[in-house]
Amino acid sequence: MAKATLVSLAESLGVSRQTISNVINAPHRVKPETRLRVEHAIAESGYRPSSAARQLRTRRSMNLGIRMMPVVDGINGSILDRFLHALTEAAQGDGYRLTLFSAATDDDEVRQYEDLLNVADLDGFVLTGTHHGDQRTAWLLEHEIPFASFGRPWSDTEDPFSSLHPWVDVDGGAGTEQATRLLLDQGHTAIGFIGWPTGSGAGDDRRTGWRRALQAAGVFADQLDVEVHDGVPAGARAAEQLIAAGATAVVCASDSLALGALATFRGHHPAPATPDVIGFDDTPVATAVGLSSVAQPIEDAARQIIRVLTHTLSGDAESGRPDKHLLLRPTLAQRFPHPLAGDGWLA
Amino acid sequence: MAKATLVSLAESLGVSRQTISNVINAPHRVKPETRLRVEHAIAESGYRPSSAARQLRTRRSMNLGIRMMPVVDGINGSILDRFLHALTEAAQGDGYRLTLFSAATDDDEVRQYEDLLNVADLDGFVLTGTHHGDQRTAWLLEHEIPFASFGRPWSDTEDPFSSLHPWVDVDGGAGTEQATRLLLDQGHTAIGFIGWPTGSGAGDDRRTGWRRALQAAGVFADQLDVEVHDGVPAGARAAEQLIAAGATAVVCASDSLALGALATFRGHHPAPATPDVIGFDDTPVATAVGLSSVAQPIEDAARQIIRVLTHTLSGDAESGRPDKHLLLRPTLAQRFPHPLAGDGWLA
DNA sequence: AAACGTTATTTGATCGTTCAACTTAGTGAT
DNA sequence: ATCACTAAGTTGAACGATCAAATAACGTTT
Repeated sequence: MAKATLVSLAESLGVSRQTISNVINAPHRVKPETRLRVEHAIAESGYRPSSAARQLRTRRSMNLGIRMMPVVDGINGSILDRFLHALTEAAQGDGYRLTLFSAATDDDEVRQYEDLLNVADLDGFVLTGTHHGDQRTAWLLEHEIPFASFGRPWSDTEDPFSSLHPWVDVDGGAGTEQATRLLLDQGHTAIGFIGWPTGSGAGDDRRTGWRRALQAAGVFADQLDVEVHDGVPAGARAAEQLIAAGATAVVCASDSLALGALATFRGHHPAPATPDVIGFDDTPVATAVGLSSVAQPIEDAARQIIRVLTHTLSGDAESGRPDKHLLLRPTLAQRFPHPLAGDGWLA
Repeated sequence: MAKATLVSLAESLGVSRQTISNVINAPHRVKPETRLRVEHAIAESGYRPSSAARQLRTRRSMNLGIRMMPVVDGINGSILDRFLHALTEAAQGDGYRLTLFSAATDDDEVRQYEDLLNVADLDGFVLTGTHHGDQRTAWLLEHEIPFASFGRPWSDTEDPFSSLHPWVDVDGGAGTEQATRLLLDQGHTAIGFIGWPTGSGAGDDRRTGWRRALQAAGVFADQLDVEVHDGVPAGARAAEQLIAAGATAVVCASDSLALGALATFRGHHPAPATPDVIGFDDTPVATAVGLSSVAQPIEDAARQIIRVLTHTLSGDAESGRPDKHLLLRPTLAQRFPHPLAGDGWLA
């Protein structure tokens, strides 16, 4: 049998196409009696509205775009996997789908927006990795394209909580602060920080948390702060410097850096009973080598992002409106630094 | 200004809408002169055909579906990231986009197919992780839905190269065979294998490679074969067994298993000068701990999958037709097992 | 100059929905 | 009996493209 359409269904039921459309989109407009009859026929025939036709008429595709960042380290890949997965499930729950695209640079990403909006009729976008002076958010705001970002808008002057666009983020500073406090509690006083060059928003935030904890403890260690680009070798070299400067422990802005630092530390002295290197993101690598790390509630973040974005798209005004700006707290995954010797990571 | 459409453009140029449509879809039908004129106007106005309208008429969405598998270990997440990225880029190059969906089980996946075909008008699917008696491929074939799989069809009776559907796979057996040969060359004779329970296709294939290498060397070691479910702890326990049985080296079906095995090996004797544990997939974890591992050419696989799938979809008959079945060779990433001590993994 | 064959371009119909305006019937107030 | 109002359902038009068939333009041949 041919595929069912509104018209074919309407004919076989003796009602008009619009009535059926109403059963689907505005059930309250239809008399309960006929509604049941139609609903039954729909189930019977396996009818599904054509998204193309609907899209053409309503100008909504129920598709959200998300960019695949270029693969760099690979170490963070698993985080992305978890994020994408949670995003997909959440979107699916709200009747949306996720469309992937890849872009090498932010400029390229903006160029893709234009294309995708026309060619694929995307309804909105999920952004990741916001940073200082992000052109992407500016462009999207200017063109009034709905979007939500994982990452708050970074600005020296404006309060992220008064930002025009919705965002969800993890309080990285709170994470590194907690990590630093743990090291302090265990008797360390010369605690270094290995982070990225200033200007990256998320990176600066993590550095701030470390500094905050030290200041609260009355220990100042500004000379134990190293800025390097991400990567395992860079982390190892930075740790070398810090040890030379007297550091006995370090907090890092990423697991890649921490992994390098861990190698250097083990080269200098055997594994202590408590952590002396702490990473960020709690990647499987951290689990594998028994590296303590700040863990982001990434699945939760994904759900919230979809929540606020679909809310914006459905235009539900104020009813049950989710927070437009949301800062989630990370947790600290504490492990014991006996890579491949102890049992910590076997759990 | 209002968004350009075929009609608005046609009016401003004094030609008919169909001529413009032809410039886009069948340029050879248009006189070069008018074609240039139209092309110029298109560029000028930033016109992009509405995908919804086109989709409604042509019944093609230029969208391909791919399932997000449930996240298990996390260790393999980075592989998925690389795979998705390459897939997205390749698809983009051919004018297609990727739509994500998530499904917990194969049954669920099939259910989603039905929905997605109607609701999202997907043109085809990319499958991953094919296995014995895969219901998904059967369903798709039966309903004549275009798809290509990463993973050959596993069957005891039929030759995968005569399969009805296109697939691209990596010759895992060749990988473990090479890995085993490396260990043999270094003087090991009691080489164990830690793999998954028989029946998983890919897993059996990897086991076969190990056995092949041993047999070729005249060394039989059937008692050094352990079957466990994937995971780090399971790998550690399995290695314990194998060492008790006299094994001095192991080849594993995954990096998770290998990581566990590596821990056990280091517990028994210090790191040797050459690899004694070899994993599979060359995940970042392997890089991090200096674990040798069989590396799949995943980006290449992704490109080939898209290639064969888009070819099927465009119906280009025989012209430049890519191989319908493709078995790629993995490579062996050899590293030195001094986790966090040597410099091997800093490279 | 008429007939023909190509090539270039146009026109009408169609894909399957939803929107907006309209009809019809029923209810209750004036 | 008239009017106003709501509820239930109908109809024509529109969204923006492509397909199929018809027409116009143009150089060649007879």
